[in-house]
Amino acid sequence: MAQEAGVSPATVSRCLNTPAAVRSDKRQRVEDAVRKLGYVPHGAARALASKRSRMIGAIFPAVDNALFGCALEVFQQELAHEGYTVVVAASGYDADLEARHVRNLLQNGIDALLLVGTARSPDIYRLIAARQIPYVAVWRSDQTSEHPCIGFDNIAAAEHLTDYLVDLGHRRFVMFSGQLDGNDRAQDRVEGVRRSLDRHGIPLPANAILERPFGVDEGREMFRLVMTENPAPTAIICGSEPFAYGAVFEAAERNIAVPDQVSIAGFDDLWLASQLSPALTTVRTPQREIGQEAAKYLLARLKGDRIAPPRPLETHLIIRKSTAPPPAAL
Amino acid sequence: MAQEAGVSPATVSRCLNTPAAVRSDKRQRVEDAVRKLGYVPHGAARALASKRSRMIGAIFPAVDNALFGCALEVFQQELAHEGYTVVVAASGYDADLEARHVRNLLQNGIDALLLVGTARSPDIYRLIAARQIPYVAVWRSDQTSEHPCIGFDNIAAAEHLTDYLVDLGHRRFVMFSGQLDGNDRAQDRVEGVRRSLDRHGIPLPANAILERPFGVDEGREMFRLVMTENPAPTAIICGSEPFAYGAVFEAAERNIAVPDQVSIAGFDDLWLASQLSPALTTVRTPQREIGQEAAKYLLARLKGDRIAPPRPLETHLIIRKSTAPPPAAL
DNA sequence: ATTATTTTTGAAAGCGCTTTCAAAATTAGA
DNA sequence: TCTAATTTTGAAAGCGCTTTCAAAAATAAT
Repeated sequence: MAQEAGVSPATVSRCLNTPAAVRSDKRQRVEDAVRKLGYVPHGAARALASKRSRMIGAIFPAVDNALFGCALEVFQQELAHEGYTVVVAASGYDADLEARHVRNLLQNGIDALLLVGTARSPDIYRLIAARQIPYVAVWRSDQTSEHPCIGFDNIAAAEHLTDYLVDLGHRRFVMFSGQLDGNDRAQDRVEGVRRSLDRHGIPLPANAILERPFGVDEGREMFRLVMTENPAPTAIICGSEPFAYGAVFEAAERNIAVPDQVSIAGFDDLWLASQLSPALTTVRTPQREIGQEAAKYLLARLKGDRIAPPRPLETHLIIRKSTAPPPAAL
Repeated sequence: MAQEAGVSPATVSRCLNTPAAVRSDKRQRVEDAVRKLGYVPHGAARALASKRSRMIGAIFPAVDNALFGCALEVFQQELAHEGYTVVVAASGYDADLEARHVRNLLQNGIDALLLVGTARSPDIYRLIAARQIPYVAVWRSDQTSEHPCIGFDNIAAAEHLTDYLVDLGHRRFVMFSGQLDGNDRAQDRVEGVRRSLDRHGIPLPANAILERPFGVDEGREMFRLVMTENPAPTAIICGSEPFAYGAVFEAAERNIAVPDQVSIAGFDDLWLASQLSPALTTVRTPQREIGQEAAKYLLARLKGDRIAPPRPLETHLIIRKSTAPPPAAL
């Protein structure tokens, strides 16, 4: 290659990596030779010599649903465009498995890492710090955290949704939450609901918060459970949309009128929320933007910029037909 | 590292890569030193020296839905377990973008490649062949194809589903299909429907096959269109489940009784099929098995085994409440 | 025109591991 | 026990590129 261009290998390398450091006559000769020979740099050789792999790791709780899959697609596209390769792993909400993936990716020499949420063992963060690579925790926004976060304020979003239901007149709430242990996003959503209800002087007993693994059938089960209570709740806040789907499906099967008898609210505004009948009131979360901002942040960090993560991304309360004022005269 | 173990670097390398070629006393010393030093091989150095990257590329049309996401998760887990890294890209059903991803991955020196379907430019296959790496086309099974396929017989599955509807008494069919151009799986499903109806002497005019990009709203639109026909069809076969979701949702909104007035059948048995009301009759396709078999096949090929892809995986007709005999006395 | 400064370039070293080949060690057979 | 065959091991080379440093070339200042 260098021979064909009539320059040294060092000049070829400079033309490809720092073109401004090469005079244009030589640069032209190199470009011609690249074209003529169809030259493609050998990734491993570059990684070895430069001590940078140009690979970025991304560990999601799951990739088989639209929530994380959407962010992953955007993330991958942005980084591919800048010559980076994204290596994906799924943890299944299992902290041990996630830790294993982190170790494995670090061993593979990734240049940067995307993680979901901040709740994890300090050992993991120490491992990452020892490698001195940039990382970012997404789906959460916590300006007090020592970890760079890109996401939205789960507390405020849940609070806002709850305020809306309170303003509709609801006073009897339950919340369907994902497992709280190790899932800071789920914890934040519960916290947001608590804050709103506290602010309004509305009690939320501990047994009004039900905790299950994410899933539609779990939503169905919780719905059956709470609707047997007397008095039954008039508003159900779901910390994740599969729960809301399950609740809506179960209500239909049991001829329980939504929202006439009970309002149901979701969280995330995935594609099915607007298709259900009644269409779900929910919080729209910025999935694409998360993928995009995470890519931009890591790219900047990899360039050596000392930037802070962006301000929290916006969520929007999306009001649809699944919520209405509570039944009168109970 | 080799110094710590008191052996040569070549012996360390052999202990890690071909342990049978090392006597146990030396092997023990190397294992001790690895443990003591926390030694981890440098991936790029291994790739450069061995001319194998231990990376495997996987290009899916999309990864933000359960269909491909499920297979991806299984695929990644199997390969990670054998020390391989999976690099994922999404093509958005765009042939040019897919070609770009293929080139990029080949340039990155992947050891093997997973693709979806076989319909693509011969240039792409030539590029892959030039690199002399194993590849596999999934989601299709075609024993006559020159390309190794792992999947199921889309034709037979669609035929079987159609037979079932014919046996119920249906004679007026429409099919909602994804874009046929460049999507061999979609073509096969149309072909299967045609074969069944031909075999039963039932006409399927060209305008009874509607072609749209995949999506729920597209399913809604097609449903509205065909249900204004007089006589309207009594059975709708959807080549992909989002169409079926859309049809069911639209039927509910228009007070069209499913399956009393029109039966709706899906394809793939994704998680929502069983949750809808009425629950969808559909074809269960082996998503997990595809990911698993693809991983096993590529691993064997990378080991140098000359194996054929597995026999076609099984599909199952899943009969639920969305289908019934056609309305009597029309 | 000469000198000082800056920019460009090539030679050399080396990133961390694998492979090859020949020597050393071990095992098997007579 | 000796010889032949096989296995194990280490030294050396090198995978393809990047980085460093010193020399060469170009530019700026006097």
